Amino acid sequence: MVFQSRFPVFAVTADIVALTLRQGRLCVLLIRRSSSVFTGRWALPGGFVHVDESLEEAAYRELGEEAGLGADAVRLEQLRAYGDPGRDPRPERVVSIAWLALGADLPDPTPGTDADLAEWVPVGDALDRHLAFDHTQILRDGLERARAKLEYTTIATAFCEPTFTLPDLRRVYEAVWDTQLDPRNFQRKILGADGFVEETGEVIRGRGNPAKVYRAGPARTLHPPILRR
Amino acid sequence: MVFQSRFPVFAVTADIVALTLRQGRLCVLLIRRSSSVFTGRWALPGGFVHVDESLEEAAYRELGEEAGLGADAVRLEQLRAYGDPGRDPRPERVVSIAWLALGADLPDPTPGTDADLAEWVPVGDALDRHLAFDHTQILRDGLERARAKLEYTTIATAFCEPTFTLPDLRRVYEAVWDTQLDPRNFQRKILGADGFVEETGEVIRGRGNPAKVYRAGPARTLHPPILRR
DNA sequence: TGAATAGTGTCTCTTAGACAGTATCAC
DNA sequence: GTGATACTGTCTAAGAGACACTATTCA
Repeated sequence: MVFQSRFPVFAVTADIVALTLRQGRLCVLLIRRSSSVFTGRWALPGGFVHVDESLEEAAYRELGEEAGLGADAVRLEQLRAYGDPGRDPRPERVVSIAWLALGADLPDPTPGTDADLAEWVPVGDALDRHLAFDHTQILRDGLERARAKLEYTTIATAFCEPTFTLPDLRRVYEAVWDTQLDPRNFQRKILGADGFVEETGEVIRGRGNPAKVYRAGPARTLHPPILRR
Repeated sequence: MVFQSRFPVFAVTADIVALTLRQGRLCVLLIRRSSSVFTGRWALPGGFVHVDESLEEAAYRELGEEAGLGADAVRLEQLRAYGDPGRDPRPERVVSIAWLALGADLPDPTPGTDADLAEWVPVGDALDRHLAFDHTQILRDGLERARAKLEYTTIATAFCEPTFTLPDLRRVYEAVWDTQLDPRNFQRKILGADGFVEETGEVIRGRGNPAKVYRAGPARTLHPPILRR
């Protein structure tokens, strides 16, 4: 099939930096490419945007096709566009719209049509894997965006199940920022931020003292922010 | 001329939210369209990305072609991509990469090939003009990005000449945030932020007490940030 | 009963905000 | 001299960080 246009022709892809916590570690979803260029190399999941779908729909579709992740499992946010000539070795000019997808302890992925393997990789390891295209740079940008968003927004709850405890939420901050936080100061800040979390009234019993259960509140931004050191 | 591709075909445009201060007011560059769709409507400057130039080069080129602005006059930063089907009435699918361009008191623009008028418009007026395409939304996003960046980065200096006084810099914050700031507290914060500004050792004499002259320092981010109320 | 986990309060220091008067210069 | 502009410091309040012990539960 051949497509035509009156204007300079571009292909547009959606590439996704999907982040989740597994065993307390921040992990990114990588696929091993089994088709077209960069065969056998690790890459971010993604693919071509169809002409009749929105950029966001394409990102959701690729998450489903390449990793078996449902749209309800993640929160999507646009990162930026990458479009340098030569960033894709194919003769067509390819512009990638990169997305950040955040989810709670996501299931092991199911490889799709363009990948023979898909797995969650701790972000430190992923940065060492010499990803295909400019995906290492996209991953770096996505990580920095996620780290910054934890300061100014309530997006940390996207890494949690619908209900969670404050130690759960603290572990999100600790994993994404790769640091340790004081539990007392952390609780004071979270509970002092109007609308960040709401008590459900329940407690969860684990190995020690029962923990209060919360759900995400209506606030989307944090005033004042919770800053990294 | 007809272009062809193996992949779904997109056209890619660069649209620019160019902001500057004129007489102490935050203004955005608008053009009145004289070609193809939305003829006669006000819009952000922009145009199609060529197949052999980077997205950023296209933004600089369009600023030159449509408004006569040189690349050295502005600081460019990518905003995000806009690509909903139907955002452009032409049959081709058009994805726009939007950019923020910040500059010091920029000259009156020179209309280019696709515009019969180009002018700096106070942002409040621009938001009321029912811009072409989804440009009102892009403008809103650009303004919010600029306002947020003033908190966490040293980008305010992009609105200043190479050398400037602290009252100049304060007027940037006041115009972009549409608020009044206490000069004493402002100076304390700016001078307390390592690497934000450097003294040149000169003073500028105006109508009153001479003001110390500064230039932008090496810092690009602010720790801690200078927060809006 | 021992180990693991979560809950809670105070003190200190830093930062943020409110606030007024003096010095310089152009006209 | 008058008006305009820029410079400077203190006090108070709020927020951030450091810090230790108790309560509950499971094994």
